[in-house]
Amino acid sequence: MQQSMATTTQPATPGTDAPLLDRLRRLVVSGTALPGELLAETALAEEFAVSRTPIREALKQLEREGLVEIRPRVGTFVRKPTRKEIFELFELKESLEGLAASLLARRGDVPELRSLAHNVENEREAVRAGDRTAYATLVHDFHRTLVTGADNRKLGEHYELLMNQLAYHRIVTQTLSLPGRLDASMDEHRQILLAIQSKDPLFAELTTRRHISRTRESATIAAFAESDDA
Amino acid sequence: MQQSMATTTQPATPGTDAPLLDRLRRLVVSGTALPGELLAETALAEEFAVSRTPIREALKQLEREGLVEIRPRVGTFVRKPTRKEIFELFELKESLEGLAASLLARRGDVPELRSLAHNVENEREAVRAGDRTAYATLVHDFHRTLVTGADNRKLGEHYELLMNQLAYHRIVTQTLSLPGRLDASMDEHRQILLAIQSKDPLFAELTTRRHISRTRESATIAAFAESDDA
DNA sequence: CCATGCTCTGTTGCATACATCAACTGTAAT
DNA sequence: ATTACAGTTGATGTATGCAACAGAGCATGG
Repeated sequence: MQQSMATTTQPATPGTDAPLLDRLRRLVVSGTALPGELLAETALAEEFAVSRTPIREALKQLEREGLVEIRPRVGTFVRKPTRKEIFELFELKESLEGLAASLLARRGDVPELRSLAHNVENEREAVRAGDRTAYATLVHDFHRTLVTGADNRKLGEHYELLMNQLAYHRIVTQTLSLPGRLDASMDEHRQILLAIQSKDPLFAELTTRRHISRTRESATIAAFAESDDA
Repeated sequence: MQQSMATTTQPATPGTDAPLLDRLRRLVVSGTALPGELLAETALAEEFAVSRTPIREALKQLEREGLVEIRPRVGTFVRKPTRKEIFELFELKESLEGLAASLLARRGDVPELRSLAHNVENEREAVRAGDRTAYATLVHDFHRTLVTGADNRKLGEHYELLMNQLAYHRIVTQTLSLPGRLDASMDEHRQILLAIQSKDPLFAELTTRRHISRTRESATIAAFAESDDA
């Protein structure tokens, strides 16, 4: 009856199954699993060396996050947002980032503001060097820092949910490759930074919203060029 | 792939077996299960006449929705939002409803607009009759119609997520019982309606946001009066 | 009297077994 | 050749068993 055994290293992961959910999510948002692809529970269970049960639980969560679609008695498929959904998500994005900018401007001097300034500097450098991939990463960081700096955890959660759903769209449509979009984007980021630094919440919000609106337009154009069904 | 979802009942219910998940969620948002209460899988399984497995899956989803907290190896507990979270949620609410009003104003003449007008009429009646509970329901309907009328499904999903987290707070703090808040609330709804009818998106948005902002203030006051720990 | 370690119960975490049903395939009839 | 249909296959949906762990309660020693 001794329960002092501590030698069993085989079962593993006695705590939370966060890594599993995260890895599954990454599979989808990274584009490793393409839209329409079947995510078979058995295969995933074997691949991740666990039983079907935790896989099922994770898949249900991904469904709730809008990343996959579970067709009962059939299977789980990677979801591809429709054109309308992408449009809706951008409308939401505009609103949420506008809120973030407003809150950040209201907060005043916080470390995230310095991060933003630094980021814009790096963007200028990347543009000068013509490094598109580096710039793409910086854009991602810029928006992420913006939202983080708002110091509103709930906003952050909703924003992440939203961005995960847009992940595939972002991967496919390289909006930054549109002519002139690169410089324009950088300039708009600079304007956002200035607006926030001026500590005018409304001005910061409107500037940010205009930027997202333009981004959306470019994204829509790029999506048209790709001519997916959806 | 022409087979789309068959629209279960609620926009935020993309799932497969909606009934169980919905009933469990209702258990939490309705206040039947109080914050801090343990939701034991075995007990729930027996109560709903199913096995533990589907219960577990549903509970995990509720955790993702922020309604319960799963402490590994201990149990699932009904979550009580902290004061800061409630504040954050109201900030989000203001932004989302502002967006909804803006979109609705842009859409122009749609059936939801008539619903809103009708709702305001009923509110006036309820206020005249002094029926607080009826008015509370109408308020709920008003905001719900506002968001529905925006014709943005993603917005609707995020909004419902948000409102579910605020459900308990709404139940506990009867903000409408504050002196004069009832009449003020009705008047603000009327102003929102007028702004939307004027088809001026920005005006509609600002009017709505001001209303939510005032609601938040009242809610905060009421929350203080209740002096919960959180 | 208090601190500390042990036991014991209750609950979750995961694995596995079985039931059920969708999709496919091969055959036969038109 | 095309369509209808029934058998087969393989997946999911659910139930249940076992093990691990957290926390309460108790006994014991200081």
